Amino acid sequence: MTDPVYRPVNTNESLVRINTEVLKYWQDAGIIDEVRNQNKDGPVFRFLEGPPTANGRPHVGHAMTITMKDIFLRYRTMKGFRVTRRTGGWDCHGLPVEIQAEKSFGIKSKKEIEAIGIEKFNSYCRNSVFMYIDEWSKVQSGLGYSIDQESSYVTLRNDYIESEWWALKTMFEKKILEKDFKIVPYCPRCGTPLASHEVAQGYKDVKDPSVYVEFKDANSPNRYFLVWTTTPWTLPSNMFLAVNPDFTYAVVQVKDKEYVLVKDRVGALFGEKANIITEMKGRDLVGMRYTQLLPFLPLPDKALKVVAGSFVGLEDGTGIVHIAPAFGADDFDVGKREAVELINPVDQSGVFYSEKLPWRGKFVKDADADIIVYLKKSGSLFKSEKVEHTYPFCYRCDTPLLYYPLETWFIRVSRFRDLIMANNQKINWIPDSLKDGRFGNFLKEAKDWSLSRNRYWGTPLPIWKCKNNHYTAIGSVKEIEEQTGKKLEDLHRPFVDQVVLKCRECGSEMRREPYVIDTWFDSGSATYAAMHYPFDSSFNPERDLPVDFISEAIDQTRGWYYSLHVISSLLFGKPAFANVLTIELILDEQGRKMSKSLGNTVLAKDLLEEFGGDAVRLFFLMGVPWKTRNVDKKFITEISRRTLHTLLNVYSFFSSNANLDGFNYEGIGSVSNHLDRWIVSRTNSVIQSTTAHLDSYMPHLAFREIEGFVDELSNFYLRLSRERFWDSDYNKAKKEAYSSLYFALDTTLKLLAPLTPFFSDFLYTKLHPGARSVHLEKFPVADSNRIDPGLEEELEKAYAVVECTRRARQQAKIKGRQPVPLILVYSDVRFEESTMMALKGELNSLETRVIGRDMRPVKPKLNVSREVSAPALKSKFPEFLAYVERADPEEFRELLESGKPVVFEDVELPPGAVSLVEVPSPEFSSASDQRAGVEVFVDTRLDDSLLSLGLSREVIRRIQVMRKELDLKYDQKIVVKYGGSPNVLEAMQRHGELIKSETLAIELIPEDSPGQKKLDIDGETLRVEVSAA
RNA sequence: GGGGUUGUAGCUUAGCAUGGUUUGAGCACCCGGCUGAUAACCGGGAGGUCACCGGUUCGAAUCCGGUCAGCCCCA
Repeated sequence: MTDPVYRPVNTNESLVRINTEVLKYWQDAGIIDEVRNQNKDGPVFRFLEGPPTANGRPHVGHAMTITMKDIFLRYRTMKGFRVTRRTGGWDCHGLPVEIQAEKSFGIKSKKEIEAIGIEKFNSYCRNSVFMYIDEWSKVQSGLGYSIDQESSYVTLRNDYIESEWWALKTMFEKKILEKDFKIVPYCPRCGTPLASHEVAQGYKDVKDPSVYVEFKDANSPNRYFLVWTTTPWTLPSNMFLAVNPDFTYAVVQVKDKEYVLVKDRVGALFGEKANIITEMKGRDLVGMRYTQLLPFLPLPDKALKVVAGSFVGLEDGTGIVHIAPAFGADDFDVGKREAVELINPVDQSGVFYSEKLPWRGKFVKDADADIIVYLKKSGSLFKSEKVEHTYPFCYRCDTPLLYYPLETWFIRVSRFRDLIMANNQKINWIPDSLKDGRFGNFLKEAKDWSLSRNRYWGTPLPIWKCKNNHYTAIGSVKEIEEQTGKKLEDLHRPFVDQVVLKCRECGSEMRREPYVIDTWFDSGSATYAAMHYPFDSSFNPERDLPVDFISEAIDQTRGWYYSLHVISSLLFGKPAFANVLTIELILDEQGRKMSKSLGNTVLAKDLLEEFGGDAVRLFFLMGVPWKTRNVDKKFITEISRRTLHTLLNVYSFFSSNANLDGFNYEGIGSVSNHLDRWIVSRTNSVIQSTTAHLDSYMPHLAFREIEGFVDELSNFYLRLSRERFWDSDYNKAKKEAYSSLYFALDTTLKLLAPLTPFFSDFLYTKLHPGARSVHLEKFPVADSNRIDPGLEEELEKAYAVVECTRRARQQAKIKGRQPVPLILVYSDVRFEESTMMALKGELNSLETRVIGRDMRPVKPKLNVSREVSAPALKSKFPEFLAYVERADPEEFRELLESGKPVVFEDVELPPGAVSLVEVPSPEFSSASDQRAGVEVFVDTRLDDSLLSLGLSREVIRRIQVMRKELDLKYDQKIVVKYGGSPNVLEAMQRHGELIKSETLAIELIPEDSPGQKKLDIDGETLRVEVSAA
């Protein structure tokens, strides 16, 4: 025998080994580069990687986004696209990096950082950012991520920062970037505001004072506004009271005092029997004046007024909210609306500093108790208690955070709401719900973006200021050089801080505003900054925006998606991305969120080592990508076994037989066999559906199609076609079978290539010795001329016939191996007997006939169609059902056949409301599949000769098992020595020739021997010994 | 507190936009069958208040309203 054309495989091959082998091959042969550089002249598909930070380890969630991205990069490549920007990207700046650095230096505060020196600190940050870069790189390779890892963009590079400076200068000059006060969550101990995600880490349930205080109505001697707060220390800074204009407020009289509060809370505070003397709408209260509660700080004339606020709720409190503009976001907005100056008696360490206050020198939280005492003495305390509520603490030093006014640089996003919302409508969101849901809602309320951070390791804010409050922005490294004569080698702090400019307006020295910027601005600038726009001409926003595809996890809606979208809209007027696939979180095996504290994080590396990239990728394609899923190792094994292992076996079957016959694929010509035509049709159908799903970014649906197809290929097509491949005559029909199977296999591997890149390539290069890689091939294109929906439907029916036969046999307790005399098949639409031939072996019947309706061995029964009759009968329907139940079918027959309508209680029913169905005659066992529209009748009358034949089949089967146990070669001839009960002996004699040919026995010797095995066949005894001839 | 999302068998889930006999699968379990590629496959069984309450309808897992729970984002 010559070298096999189709390379053999070991069906026990492990996926991990396959992955390792293929990855090594790719690396040695430079396949990934070759894949990336395909289609130089093809249409462009622009990708953009969302940059992770490499100072953390890649976990299973990262593996999933990598998988999703890679599927579409590979798919588009196979579809002939030139996929651009196929590189990684790394996010380098930000507080997480600084925190790690602080830990390593063993420090906790900004003072300590400055004592060490910013240069040393930042130098550590720079190096630590890539702490796990090797592990990332391994995970990317292990998953088969087909990007150029070497050319990744890196946000700490001067080029990248310089592009951001250009953007910031542009915004500054358009007055989109401005400085203003903002209320920020602030840690008085660390001296820094906290970003929202940092605040989120520090919420705790604590007990705080809860006080109800009385603000005296300035124009009514005994009337008081009742107000609730949990932060008494803000009361000295009170400037307004806010009411909800739409709520109803009540005035309650208690002794000689009248209290104003929202009506809904009267019961809770005064009991059900409260004496309400009058009611009014919130808007009627607006404009009323009151006297100062704690008369220490001087207030502007506009203060001490009731104002409207839609933020006022009903859940707790009194429906009247105390407003201290310096200490709350809503409060601040009110202050701004009313155009008053901020009153802030608290310094940056959280201590009252105003000498006008008796609590001067006290930390504000510690002053709460004193203030309550003062209120009590002055008679304006209505009620005081402790409540448990959640309050934010500094997650590093555990100090209670204050909402505190700081000067901050802002991007005026709120002015561009219409633009960013309009741009959002141009984006294809997958899943669709995000567009107008989570993302759209967020845009609707888009706040100004607080950009500056009082930190060290980040892109420096390129704005300089002189002592006369003149500002200037720098938009490039060259500008610095021009203005100072010196070249700046590193744009980070502290070097950039040393750059002193000369003010163009007043000539005095300008120093840089000492901030770095929010790291989300870094990653959100990836569209242009990664290409060093506008200094490098390779990026052209007109042409290159939006990018075609990005994909990240759901938490990025307000992170990267948002910053990309906003920045692109503001700078270029266009959305940053056209299609975005968003995946959900992955939870641990128990469905809990993965977290460091629980120690339940699943590392991508560990999964890859245990299961290999293909299995892990497939796991992500189970279910729906935008639903949470639990990591479940059982399923990772199962999903890959079900599909890949099955495919491996199909290939193994094909290659071993095709090699024996010397088959060579020469394209799929015309095929005549039903099953062959069917599998060719199905293959083309699956190409169509898979393509449609991948075009609409539904990778899981594409996989579901392929998975189903592999099952059909193996368990239907191949199972029913096996015998044709074993035919000793290598003729045209057999060649067609080989070609069909080859076509199906080859196509499947190509369809699967974007999903399981390693395995597909492993088998593809076996099927095509000499081919470099499946990933250099084109994605299959369906030949719609070869799709035969009628045939597909027919085979589906045929399969249903097999299933029904098994069910009918089982009901009659007749095994599959026992031949039956007759099987009748009825189908409500065309069903050709030739199709049935394909199933002959499965049916095991002497005769099979497709019959017409009236030939069925049945008696009639009435059936009601709910779909048709219920809409006509409405509430009479249940009665009608009962009526039909009792009726005689034969009486209905005439009526139904006459075509006249059925009338029930004066309601005329539409045609088809009632029909006659039948139940089988006793000598038949029947089963039906309504969906496929087939009904099968198995004749259960078995005579002695059939029973004898059945018995001989049992004998054959036992001998086959023994052959297998002896591990004999396919073509090894045997000798059988046997004995047993009379029926067995009779059957073996009568069907000796059949037994011989099926088992390759040259002799059946009816004699006892010591090596015989005693077997039981449904009560009959068989003694048998098999030996090689 | 606000927004979003999910809730279907012991576990993992499909179906839900366009309401229509008895909600399909897979894993595990039990019984049976099939097997000369397959640790595969097939038939049957057991296992579901389709989270709960209400509404619309002749009819609701599906549409509407509310509640509860999980999760995510934001405060």
